[in-house]
Amino acid sequence: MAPKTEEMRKGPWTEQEDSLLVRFVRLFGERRWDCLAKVSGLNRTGKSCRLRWVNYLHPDLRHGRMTPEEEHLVLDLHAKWGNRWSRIARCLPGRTDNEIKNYWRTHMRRKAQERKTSAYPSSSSSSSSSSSSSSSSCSPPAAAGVVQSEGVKVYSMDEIWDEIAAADSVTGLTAEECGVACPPLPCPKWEDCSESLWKVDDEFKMATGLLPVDDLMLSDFHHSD
DNA sequence: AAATGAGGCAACCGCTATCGG
DNA sequence: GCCGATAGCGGTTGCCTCATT
Repeated sequence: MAPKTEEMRKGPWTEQEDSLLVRFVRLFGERRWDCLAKVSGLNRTGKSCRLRWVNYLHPDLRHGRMTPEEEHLVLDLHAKWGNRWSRIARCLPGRTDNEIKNYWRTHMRRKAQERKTSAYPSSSSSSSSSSSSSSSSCSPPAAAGVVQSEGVKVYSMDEIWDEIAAADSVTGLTAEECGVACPPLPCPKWEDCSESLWKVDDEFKMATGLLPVDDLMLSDFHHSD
């Protein structure tokens, strides 16, 4: 339902948009993204707002390189659960599913290529990133076993994961343990923010009346790594 | 110093599940 | 029980940056 005369904005977020989004998320909580998007005046979809918040603006997010522990955890959990990125992400506090997904893609693609080249240095018909990215690169270990491609032995992702997991001496963390030990990111629930809804009028004025940006600690979000 | 390619990351898209009326 | 709205998830794409030639 978008009888809008104006197009929704797409593409990279500006600092102003970020600050506005932060204000309104604090106001409304992490719910009603569609409503939030409209009320805030951001010319973005609720979906886009949510994604921006979850993947970048959330104060509890950790940015920067994965630690070796995190890498091991990702490997282990992916071996267990496959491409359940959101599930895996819940076990890595401060990391998002998108981040882990991206990490896995690049990390594993590189490892796979390394392994292929080291095992079969003469195989020049190595799949390019584009071809491998479409469906096979991240697919869960369904097609196990070694694939024969035009006489060339190719490792399946299953095997690759297996070898990597073995080589890296897995952390040994079970799913259950993880579920207990790694609660989701602490975040204000809609109910928790309901009280603020009653103050929306005032706070809305404050927000639209432009609270000082420094009050929002935007430096936390736009930190340079 | 410039051109090219690869890698990394942010954002979008489509689908599915869940919830409320 | 049905339907529409909303939220969440996984896959994919496009852009930017850095390294290499």
